[in-house]
Amino acid sequence: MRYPAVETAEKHARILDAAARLFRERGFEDVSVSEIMQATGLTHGPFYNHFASKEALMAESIRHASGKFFERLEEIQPTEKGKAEYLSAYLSASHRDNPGNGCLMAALATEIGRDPAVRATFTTHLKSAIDKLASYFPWRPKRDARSTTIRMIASTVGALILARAVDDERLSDEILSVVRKDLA
Amino acid sequence: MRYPAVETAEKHARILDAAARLFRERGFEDVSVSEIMQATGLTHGPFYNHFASKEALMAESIRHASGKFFERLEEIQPTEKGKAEYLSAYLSASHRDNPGNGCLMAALATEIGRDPAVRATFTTHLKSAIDKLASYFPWRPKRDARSTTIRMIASTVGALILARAVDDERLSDEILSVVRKDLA
DNA sequence: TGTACATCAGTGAACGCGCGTTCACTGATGTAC
DNA sequence: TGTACATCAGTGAACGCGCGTTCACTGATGTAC
Repeated sequence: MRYPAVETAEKHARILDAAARLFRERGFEDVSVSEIMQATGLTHGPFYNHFASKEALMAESIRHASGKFFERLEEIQPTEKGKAEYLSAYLSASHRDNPGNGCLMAALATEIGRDPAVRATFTTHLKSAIDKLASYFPWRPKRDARSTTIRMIASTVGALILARAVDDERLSDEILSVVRKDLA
Repeated sequence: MRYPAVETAEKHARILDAAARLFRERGFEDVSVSEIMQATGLTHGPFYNHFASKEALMAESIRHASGKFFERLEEIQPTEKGKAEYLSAYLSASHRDNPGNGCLMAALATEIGRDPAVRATFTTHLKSAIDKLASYFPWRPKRDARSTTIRMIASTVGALILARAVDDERLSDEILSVVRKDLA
């Protein structure tokens, strides 16, 4: 049956939200199209009214999560204090335990390279994230802002990934706190 | 038909070698049991003569790659120079482009947490790797050896993962070299 | 304002496919005598 | 040393299953008059 036109865009957004969350929680391959559609309260059929393929949704969900990242960054003060807050939130137990709403790099990093469309979208995100973070927060010396930002991203992404991969909470906490102290 | 008994152990090792390589190249889920057996020159049937399940092979392949890591480490001098060599090999374009024979943490990190058996085996590996690296190479000050080692692992694993995820060679090289310089 | 009908997002059965796993069977090897 | 036979790793067809994707059909909504 026909549905009110205004709902279509909203459903599209709901599919993207659910996909971006589920993909980060369990990876691209472990999440089925049916499951995503169920999470939005629909059956799997109309998925193809919204996206060309699962692969297209994967790339689109990276773009979606990327947008959310930049939105949230704007809410943080572009000061030394804001930077410290950002880092300690990134390396927190809460971020580690809630990948569905967290950093897409840390959640999907090793799977991203396997699909060309996803890889290209991710590359765009990482470039923007480096540029934005390097110019947003104060870095000293200022001319090393870019290198320092890249190093910070590598450390924090690596730490979060390892903290999530480990089943020993003490070691997991240690990894987070050691890297947090280094960047503070 | 019956086969010479001496060959059995050798075939077991060949399955493990192929699995450890393929899993690192393409992830646990993308590699099928049949494909691994084909890579060893056999059909998929006898897989279950060697391993209880694919999941068991996954955990076993982590143990296998871990063993290789410690073997190779012994060939490097436990000096400042050896450490520099180790780091620059880890952060090289050749390591980035050949995940099949490289670091299992960087290759499988985000997938490791999803299976309990794999996760437990990986935790053992990471603990041993931290202990070994902290005591093997010279770190200054010596009492910070453990923290410094953990930070180095987080940085290098993060850098390698990001360098692999990106489809822009220039950015990929930049990530590796910036982190390499920081640790030199 | 009321009626007739085209639209099209959603439904849910069905498609082919490859997966992990099982199993009846094979036949050279190893063993008993 | 020679013969008879049990062993068991390997073969390859088959299993049930869930996947991504397709499609004939539904029926309230939006539009034409």
